[in-house]
Amino acid sequence: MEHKTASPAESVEGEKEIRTAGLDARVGRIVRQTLADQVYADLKEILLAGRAAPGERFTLRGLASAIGTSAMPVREAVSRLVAENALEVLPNRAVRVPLMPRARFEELRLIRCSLEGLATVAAVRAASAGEVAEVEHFERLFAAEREKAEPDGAVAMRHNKDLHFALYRAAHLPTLFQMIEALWLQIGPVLNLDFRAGPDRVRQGEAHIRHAAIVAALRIRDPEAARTALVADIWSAGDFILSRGILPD
Amino acid sequence: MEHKTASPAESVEGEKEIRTAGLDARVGRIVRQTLADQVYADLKEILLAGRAAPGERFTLRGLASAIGTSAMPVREAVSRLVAENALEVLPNRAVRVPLMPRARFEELRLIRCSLEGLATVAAVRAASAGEVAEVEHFERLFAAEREKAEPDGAVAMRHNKDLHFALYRAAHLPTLFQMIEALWLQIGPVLNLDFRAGPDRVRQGEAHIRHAAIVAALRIRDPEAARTALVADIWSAGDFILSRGILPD
DNA sequence: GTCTGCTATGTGTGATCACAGATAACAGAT
DNA sequence: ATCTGTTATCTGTGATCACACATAGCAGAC
Repeated sequence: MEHKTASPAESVEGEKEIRTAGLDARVGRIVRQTLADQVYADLKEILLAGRAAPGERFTLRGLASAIGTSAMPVREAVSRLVAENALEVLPNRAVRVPLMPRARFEELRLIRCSLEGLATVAAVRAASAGEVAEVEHFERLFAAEREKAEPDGAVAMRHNKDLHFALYRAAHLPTLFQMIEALWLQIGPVLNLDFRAGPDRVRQGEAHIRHAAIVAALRIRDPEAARTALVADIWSAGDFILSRGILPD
Repeated sequence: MEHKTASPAESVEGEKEIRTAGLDARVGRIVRQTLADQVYADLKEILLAGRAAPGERFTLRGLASAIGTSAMPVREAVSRLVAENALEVLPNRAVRVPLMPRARFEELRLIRCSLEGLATVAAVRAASAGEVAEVEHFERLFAAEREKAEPDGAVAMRHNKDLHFALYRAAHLPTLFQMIEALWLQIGPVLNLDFRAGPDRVRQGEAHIRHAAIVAALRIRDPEAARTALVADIWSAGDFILSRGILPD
């Protein structure tokens, strides 16, 4: 192999925080971003976007050399994701995206309804006008993609994610948001199998109806209507995946 | 310092798995337990038992030498707990138990009601006779401790935890259980401030009433009654802590 | 006394090395 | 051809070293 390009010994590690007496508060807080944080964010993005299939394996060193760092930051990022059930390391010393048996999928769906329902109720109550507009924006994007002659599943999936996350962010409950994100990390790999299923998946789905109902309820500040629509959205998407019979066990 | 006792270089690392042709399946699966796993479990236990106060700081090397390993396993364990919000590493390079502002505490209480309520409903539906008995067992232990002349807060707290966890385990939803455990890791440090508040805390609290109601509902398989009692338990315990006005912000 | 600048120590982070064990490829025997 | 024992390679895990930076302690100037 003899891979030696781009020596990892650069040690960018952290920005210098500049503090000059006099404009103390003027300078924006520079948040420390470790390499492990970056790798963590990258892996999260891959999982959320459904660019990793359940059961897919990889190695620490492989990832490390692909990113251009040593194995160390990858180790830390992976161990965080393992703690969140987004990855798993088998007793055989092998890292992989966890499988998704039906039972686990149904459990996750149940938890999602509970937690995302809670976030939706809170968001309807707490969302600012700007945040409502943001949700509406993504709802339009999703609907527009659906009405295209040849809708792109991956694009629709991204708009779907943005819509949901904009809603949950508007709840202003950071811990709840993080837990929901952890849930999406787990279902991400199978969402892959959903929206990319066929070109008609987006068209024939009822997601756009639920989304419209959510936005409508958000606009008139009706928490329970929003929750009902959201749960229907989650449930029907789950039904579609379950009905395809591709989940093991 | 020159700390050199108990050289960490022993590398116990993993048990040998013995496979003899013929009694293949007879031998129990030996689950791999890395050092990092052990440290992780230890830290979890400390947090769950409320033996760490919010804001308390520590160092990787300090913990490592206390346990007798290198810093490496501690690093991994800590990074997992950081991912779960059970610990945090400040931009100043300092690891500590996160603070608990009122807003975060109230958010956690809300999430707990949702998730633990869900687990309770599932448990009432799915619990075996043995699991019901186990819950009843811990309920009796808690009640007994309360009726003592001088109840021990720490002991009562442990029985309280065992009661709740026995209930949630009976739901047979492993992911949900793990998420609830992650929640308790976060509230553990302040539960410390609760049950250890005064000798009368256990006596004057209404926890035993709620617990009895939960067990009764479990016995007659009434999910909603159980959930209502559980939510009341969580909420009133939270009210007590909030009323003491010791949480910052 | 109060403040400023410097130094020393200790921290988390990243890289590198060492090791046990798992996997796969292959040789030989049946 | 199928199985078995062996070897070679690669994996995650743990230990150790190196480094940038934060903090605390102290000395010096006003």
